[in-house]
Formats: sequence, C-alpha cells, structure tokens
Amino acid sequence: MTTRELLFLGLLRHQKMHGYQLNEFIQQDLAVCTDIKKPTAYYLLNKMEARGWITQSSEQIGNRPLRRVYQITPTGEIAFQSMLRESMQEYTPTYFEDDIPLAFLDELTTDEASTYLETRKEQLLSELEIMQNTPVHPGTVQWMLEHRLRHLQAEAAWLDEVLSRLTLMEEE
Amino acid sequence: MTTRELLFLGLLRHQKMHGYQLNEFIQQDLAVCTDIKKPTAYYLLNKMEARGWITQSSEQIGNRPLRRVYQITPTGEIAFQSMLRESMQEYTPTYFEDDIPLAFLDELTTDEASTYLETRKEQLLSELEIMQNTPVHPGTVQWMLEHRLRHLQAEAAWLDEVLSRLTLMEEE
DNA sequence: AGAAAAATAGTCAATCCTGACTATTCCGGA
DNA sequence: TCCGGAATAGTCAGGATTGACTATTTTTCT
Repeated sequence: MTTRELLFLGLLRHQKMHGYQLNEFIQQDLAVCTDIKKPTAYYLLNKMEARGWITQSSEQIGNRPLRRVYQITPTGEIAFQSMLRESMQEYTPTYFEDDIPLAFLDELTTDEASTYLETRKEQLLSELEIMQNTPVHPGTVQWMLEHRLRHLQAEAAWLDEVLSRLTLMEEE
Repeated sequence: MTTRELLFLGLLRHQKMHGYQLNEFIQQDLAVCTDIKKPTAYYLLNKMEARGWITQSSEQIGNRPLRRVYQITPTGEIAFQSMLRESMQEYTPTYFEDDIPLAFLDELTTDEASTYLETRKEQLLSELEIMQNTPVHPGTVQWMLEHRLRHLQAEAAWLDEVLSRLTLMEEE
C-alpha cells in the first residue's frame, strides 16, 4: 500500500511532526479511511527516511523522553506530488473478507444461516447509525465519510436481499 | 484473515486436492471474493497441517513431478464448523485504500483533480461492465457477485457526487 | 504526600504475504 | 523429431504488519 506513505508525506508537508503526533492524528481523525498501527507507522517512517523522503531529528521537551521529529525533504515533496497524481487516478478493487463464509452457506440450515446473518446485519446497522450521527467533518474527510456511508447502505441492502431469499427457501 | 483458512477447509471437505488444484480453483472460480497468491496458499496449508487440521500425502501420476495431496482431518472439520459459524455472524468494516489520496484533493486544482477522478471513474465503470456481463454463477458464488455489483454501483454514485461538486467549485 | 491512572514514546519477535525464481513435463507445429 | 510455449508444482528471500511489551513522566484523586 503505497497510499500509506502518501499519507505520511501529506501530513508532514504541513508541519514537522513527531511519531506520537502522527499516530494520534491517524487514529483519531483518519479512522474513517485507515488503521495504521503504531509499529507499522515507525516502520514506514524509517523506510522513508532511508529513501531520503524525510529526515529525523531528536527533540526534547522538559523531562519527557527524547523523541524523533520527522520532516519532509524536497525529494519527499517530489514523491508526494507524483504519488498523489498516480493514486488519484487509480481504482483498486476491494475484496470483502466476509464474503468467504457465504461460499459455504449451504452447509447450514436456512434457519441457522438466517440467525447468523441477522447478527451480522445488526453490527452493520449499528455501524451505519454511528456514521449517520457523525457530525460533518471539515474539508475532504467529509468525502470519505460519505463514501463509507454509501458503502454501508449498499451492504445493508445486499444483506437484506440475501436474507429475504433465504426466508423464501425456508418456506418451500 | 482467518477466512482464508476457512476457505481451504471448505474446499477440502468435498474432496482431497493437491496444491495446484486449490490454487487454480481460487484464482479461477473465486476471483470475485479473494486473491490468495500461490506462496500464501502453501504457507497456510503447511500451517494448517502443523495444527492438525489437514494431512499431506504424496502422489505421483505418470511422470509428472511428485505432488502433495491435502486432506481434511476430523479436527479440521470441527475447526471448519466453528469458524464458519463465527465468521457468518461477523461484520468486518473495510477500509478503502483509494480514499487516502482524496485527503489531499485540495493540493490540486479542481480542473486537474477532475481529470484524474474521471480516469478513476472509467476504470470503475469498466469493472462494473464486466460484472454486469458476467453470466449467472452457480450456487452461493452468485451472492458474492451481487455483493460486488452493489458495491461498485455505490462507488460509482459516490464518485459522481464528488465530481459534480468539484465542477460546482470550478464555476465559482 | 502517595498511589493509581493516563499519556508519552517507542521496540521486538513473530507472523503474514508475495515477487521472483527454479525445474520438470507435456503438447502442437515445422 | 526437435523446439518453443504452456502447464505443472512448488520454494525462497525479503518486505509488511502487528500483538505484546518496556519505560518514563505527568496528572489526578485522596
């Protein structure tokens, strides 16, 4: 996923940041679109430094432990520009992990299957509700929210279809 | 992704298969829902053998190279049953990699952005067309196709929305 | 003041995944 | 019958990812 690197570069363009700050921001403000774990973040930052896209420097505030501050380089800026343009044009098909169990739906009675899929649907609907009650976000993040919303609605409609066909089979 | 293991178990329940056969089937018939690379397949099969879920035996047909035939064990069957039920109830939220570049849409002129997103849309639409012309598949795979179809339609609608708002901004 | 909880700032070992590679065999056409 | 390409059957080294862990400092509450 090159887009993860794009993300770090994009964030560092506005201001130099330290690791904790980057991780916080990603977990808090970008939870809609990605979930980069802390060790992954450091791994990627190190890789990007090795490549010359960013630099690290040490900083100490008061008695807090030393921390590394990351800063984008001109090379990094060039990389950002080109990756941004490339990835903006791309459509990458997504696989849905939860599709796989459906391949074996026959192994369950329609009754049992319905019960499980209802549980699944409840989780989906509660996700959907959270989304619908999320206040409007600033800037372009709003577009991701709407993306997610549409996606969840499509999921719900599809699950309903599956469930209603299962019910039909049950009645036969 | 535990569902990958579920998939292998589910396939081996019907008949013992060798590695090549498993890989072929996944690439040809299950391309809608997953893309497991060959080395990953062997890796997972070995892991599952170590765990006692499947057994390997060697087989030779004519002069062809020796090959390993995988077969599910009773322990594997139990694992399959429990994983199937668990995963059937689960809804796992999906992240869309292509959302990330949108966070930096401001960095481009609306004109440039539109051009790129139009390219993206074309790719999406050609995917959609392929889906719509795919003949009805047998069994439960059909449900995955419909899932994908709905998802692609939602994507297209969302992209249209983004594009039309961009155009509005351009006119101001 | 003292203790528990939260915030800060990472690291490490292990797991997962895949591009690139190796080899052999079969098959159709010149 | 000889050659090239497709099919067969995997392996290996290396990159990506993360759960669990370590340590210190600040804050809060009593």
